[in-house]
Amino acid sequence: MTDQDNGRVKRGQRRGARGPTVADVARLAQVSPMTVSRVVNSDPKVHEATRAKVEKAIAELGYVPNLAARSLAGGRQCRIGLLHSNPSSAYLSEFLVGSNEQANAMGAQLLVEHFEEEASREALAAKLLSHRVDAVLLPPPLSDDGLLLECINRAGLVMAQVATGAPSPLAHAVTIDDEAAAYALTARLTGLGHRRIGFIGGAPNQTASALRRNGYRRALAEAGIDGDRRLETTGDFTFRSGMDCALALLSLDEPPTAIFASNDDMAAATVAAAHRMGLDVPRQLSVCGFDDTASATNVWPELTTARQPVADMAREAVRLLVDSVFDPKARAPRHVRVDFSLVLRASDATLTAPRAG
Amino acid sequence: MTDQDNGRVKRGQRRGARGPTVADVARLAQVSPMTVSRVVNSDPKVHEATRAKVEKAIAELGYVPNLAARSLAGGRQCRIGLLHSNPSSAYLSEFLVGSNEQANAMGAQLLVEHFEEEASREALAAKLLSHRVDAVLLPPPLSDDGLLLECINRAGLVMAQVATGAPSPLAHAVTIDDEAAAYALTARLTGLGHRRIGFIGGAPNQTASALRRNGYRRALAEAGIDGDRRLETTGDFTFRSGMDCALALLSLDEPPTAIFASNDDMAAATVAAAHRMGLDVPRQLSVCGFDDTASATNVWPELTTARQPVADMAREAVRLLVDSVFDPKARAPRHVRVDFSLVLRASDATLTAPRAG
DNA sequence: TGTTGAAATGGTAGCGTTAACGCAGATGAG
DNA sequence: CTCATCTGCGTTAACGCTACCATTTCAACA
Repeated sequence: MTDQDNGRVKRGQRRGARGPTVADVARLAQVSPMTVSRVVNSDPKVHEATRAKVEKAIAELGYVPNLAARSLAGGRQCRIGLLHSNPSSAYLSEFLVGSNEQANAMGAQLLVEHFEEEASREALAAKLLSHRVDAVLLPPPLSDDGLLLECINRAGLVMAQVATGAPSPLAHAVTIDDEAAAYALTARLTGLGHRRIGFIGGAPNQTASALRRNGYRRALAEAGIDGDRRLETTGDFTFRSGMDCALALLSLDEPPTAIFASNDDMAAATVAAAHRMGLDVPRQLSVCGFDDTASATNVWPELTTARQPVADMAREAVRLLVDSVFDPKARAPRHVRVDFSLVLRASDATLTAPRAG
Repeated sequence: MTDQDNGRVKRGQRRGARGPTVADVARLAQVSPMTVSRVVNSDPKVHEATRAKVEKAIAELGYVPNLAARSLAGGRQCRIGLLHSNPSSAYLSEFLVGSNEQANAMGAQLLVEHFEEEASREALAAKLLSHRVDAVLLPPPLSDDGLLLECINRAGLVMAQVATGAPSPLAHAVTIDDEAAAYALTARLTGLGHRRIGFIGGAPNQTASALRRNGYRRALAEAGIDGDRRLETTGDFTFRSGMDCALALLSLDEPPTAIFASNDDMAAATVAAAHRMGLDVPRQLSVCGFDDTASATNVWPELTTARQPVADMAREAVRLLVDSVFDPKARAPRHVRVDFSLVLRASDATLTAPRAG
């Protein structure tokens, strides 16, 4: 370098007092900026000793890569559109926290967009493209909207369905085993001695609803209980629908001694319905929910339910999407299944005496 | 540099098939890239005709600014740390949607971080700095954490408190008039003929709690009701605490005929407590909540409450923060007050007959 | 008439990072 | 001992945009 920067004030000297850059780290570690970049991106072709030197320098300066520069230089940029219609807000908040966290960690940008189910799917696709979205994240109930999936697929975007009962060949999917969870919960009720167990199903247009119903039926069958179809009702995951179904079930000639609701909101409604009819929960009626959202602990008594790790599922889905966007080889739809767990609280109990008619 | 690039195939020709750039727009509009930039950033010093030409070109090409390049070139970059401890998830989800939207619109990056109230505030400040956060967004209850505010201020970061009862001179603040909202709600109850109105206060460490209590007291006073301090209880905004307070109130020798709870979760608990004691809501007990979160409609009957426009408040707070980060002149703490509204539903009613002891 | 200066526009040099390629030195094959 | 190959690292040129001047135009003013 013949030309020293001998004090002359270059015109564009607009470098503010921002954080250290690769160049600073490189100088300190006595390597080239490129090597620093390699270390930061964990390129395997860096000598161990060099890597250590660089890492030491990084730590010393408290260097943090500049995301803007990275995505500009890398040419790569990942915008994820998160579409939500109206899942329970408890679900959404957990979902948002998880996806936001992962997106930030992976240097992706998250665009949260509300989508009215009545709105035109074509217009949506156009909107996504105009926002330069690369991938779309679909929490329920949108994850089950076949038309929407097709539409987005036609626009050439990668997608991930979260908590769907029917993973599409067009998209990544992250699910729990809904059938097994519903089975486990129902089996718990039969284990407590219940033989007349009511069921409140979720919205029929959500594929997970059917899986939960199947789990319920299998548990009954395995307990040798002859399923009474009058005990099966169908709601739409809202509190209000849960209330209607629960009132109907409890008004039967031979009412159930336990009710399994397909989500916590409907289970909470069931508890409210029981109270409305003067029944004690769990003494006279056991109730189980599903999801373990905030609703589960915002009722009295608190609900026994199946925990769905919503935030983790969102994180996983974002990971799948970002990988797909950055690496075309990772584009083949993958289906990740995460574990659920039973959360035992106070809304269910051993069957004591049949309810006095 | 003596060595010309005499025809040799330039090495780095890595421009992918990405969207149009300022240069493309400039070419089409026959202006310089700089002018395009001015138009995009709505710089006033652009002739009307030029602006129109450029805008036409932009529309024609479907140009969208590259955020990465913008923040890199501008040197400006705004990272907002959103700290949340454990507000109700219904509140959080609305808050997240609003802040995310605004942050994206203004080209800021949102980092959502959970903060345990027991955790060290110093460690947090260090963490924020190491994440290169420029501003901090504080929803309740963190917006009332004085130590936290001081700590963040000491780290030299801009802050915004949302829904605090005591705007700090160190931070921006976005609030509603809690006192007036509580007054309005309580006045509605007195208007319905109630004279024994119970009160369930929020967590004492949240300044809004006191304001709501004041509103309640003022309404009683103006209705000529002699406040009975036994009717005032203190919860902590959780369902469980609401349950405890409600049970205590309803077990008084002379129980109230209406209860005003300082948030919807506690109001929902009050409804549950009433049902538990065999009271009909609203016939035997009127209940009012506060916030209009999802909890308000996830009980039966649905709650009359005061609506706090959480998403709007989050948006406004983000706007204040981003402005402050980009423009030091806008750094002087500002206090924005947004309007609340009363949402009348089914949980309150005219006082009919005094409750049968 | 020349001067001033504000308004409107253009030219250029970066911002911090990485892709693509270059180039030594080490290793292995023939 | 030469040629091909691989390792490890450096050099250069983008990425798309905007800050910082410089320049032009044209009206107002001395």
